[in-house]
Amino acid sequence: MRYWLMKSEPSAYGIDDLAKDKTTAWSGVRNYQARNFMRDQMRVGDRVLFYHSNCEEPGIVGIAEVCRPAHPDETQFDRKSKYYDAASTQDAPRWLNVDIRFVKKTRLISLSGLRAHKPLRNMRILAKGNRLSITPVDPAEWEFIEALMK
DNA sequence: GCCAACGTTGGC
DNA sequence: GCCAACGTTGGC
Repeated sequence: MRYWLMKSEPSAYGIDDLAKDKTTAWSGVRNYQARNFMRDQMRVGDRVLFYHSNCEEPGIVGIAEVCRPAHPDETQFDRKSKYYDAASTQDAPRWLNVDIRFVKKTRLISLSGLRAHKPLRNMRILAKGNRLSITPVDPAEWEFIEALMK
């Protein structure tokens, strides 16, 4: 089992949306590195830190888990979607997504809060210039963050 | 709203 | 294959 951090803008889809929906397709990812993580490494049961980005209080706000393996992202074929990709075909879909399931909301662990802890200093989310919306989390980092949530 | 960092595109 | 231009991300 692996651990991940997934970013979302709460104005677009936040932890409360996931709590209401219970599960959601993580569609709309249009970055090859993030796609490859979903395609090649994410498995059902993997645990996910749900992170709010580009908002007043950026940080981790909950836990989710992968509940469906990578499959073709439906939005790439939808002409009305802002994620429509005319270059992608049904035979060779360019974009994939996993689905995730809500586990729980947690207290906010803010970006500055994460930065305050030495054991987390190598987290990808803290690296300068990081923009990747899906990043791996070390088991030791996961355990440390879980302890912070209590 | 600003802007640094990054990924993608496309002319050559 | 290089790289300038452009668009996006996301913290502040």
